[in-house]
Amino acid sequence: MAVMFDLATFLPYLLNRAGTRVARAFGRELMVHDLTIQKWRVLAALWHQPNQSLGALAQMTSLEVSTLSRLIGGLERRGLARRRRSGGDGRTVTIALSAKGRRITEKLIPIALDYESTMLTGFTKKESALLKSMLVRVYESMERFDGAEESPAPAAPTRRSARTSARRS
Amino acid sequence: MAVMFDLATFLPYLLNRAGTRVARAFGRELMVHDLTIQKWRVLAALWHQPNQSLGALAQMTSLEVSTLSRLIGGLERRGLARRRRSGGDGRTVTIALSAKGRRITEKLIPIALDYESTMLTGFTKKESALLKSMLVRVYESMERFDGAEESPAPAAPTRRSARTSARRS
DNA sequence: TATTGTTATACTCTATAACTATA
DNA sequence: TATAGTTATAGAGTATAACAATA
Repeated sequence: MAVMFDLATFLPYLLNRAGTRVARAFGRELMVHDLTIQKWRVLAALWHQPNQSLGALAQMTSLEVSTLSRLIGGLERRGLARRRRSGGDGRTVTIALSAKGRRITEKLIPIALDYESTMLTGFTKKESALLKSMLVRVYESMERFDGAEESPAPAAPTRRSARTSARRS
Repeated sequence: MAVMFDLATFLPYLLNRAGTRVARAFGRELMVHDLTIQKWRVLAALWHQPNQSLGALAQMTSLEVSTLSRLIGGLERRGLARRRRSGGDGRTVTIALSAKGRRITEKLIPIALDYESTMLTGFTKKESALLKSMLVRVYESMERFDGAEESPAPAAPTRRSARTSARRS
């Protein structure tokens, strides 16, 4: 049986293509402020939800913990964020924006929202909401692939689909 | 006026989050074959559409031309792809998979499709098709931000939205 | 001169793992 | 022992720019 595969309707491809295009465009905008997309994601996440632990922030931003730790270090040195070793658990770190960090973030937010409305040109409110809710569903469907490896056997989907059977011997 | 910004309904965020999660999961699968997500994207694009020029392939894969050139070099050295300096225009390079490259790609395609169906768990065919077509529309809406810089003035959206007015002085 | 592709550089992010300090 | 975070290292991709060959 011939292999069927059409990039034009392959969801991971469409996702990456759209995401890359926005990220690249907005990234150029961020260069003026000496920021990268990842730094912006951290600022936005902290603006949205202050006083997060490093682990929580890593989840929210889709960044690796180790990457994030150094990234936060950089933001801290620039006076945009602060780390506090507080709370009940002495291992945990609590991260928040400084006033300066908040100011910069709030200057960027309207720009980001403008990009978003460009992306959604021609969409009705209903369509936009539908698209977003579908993306949430997609994200949640993949939840089980989150950690590094989940049990030796399947780091992969159930693979019970009609597709193809054999692989991995 | 207070700044309104909700990550949970911010399209670039949802896009990145979903895309990152699949890419990471599938990337772990690819490690076994000594491939990265980007290399997989190139293989898939060449499988989908053989004999592309470097520029066309860069567009299709959302990779930088310079990154791609080195990446193709690696695939060539491993005997997975071939470069031909052919055709009318002597500057152009034509890239295609080797038989071995095709074989590996065709082994990976069913796995990739399984990931896709996991992502679309619970979606009707109609919903899947709708999601995909919306992602195409989103991508196309951003077309004007593709090149590096488009005229000095706006490397940014029209910025005429009701959002916020002042910025950049 | 403009275009296609190659190569080089510096920087950023990723993936791992070793390490510290709490718990 | 397990968890939260930090730090170090090697590898990949990105962004630029300089360069070669062809148009």
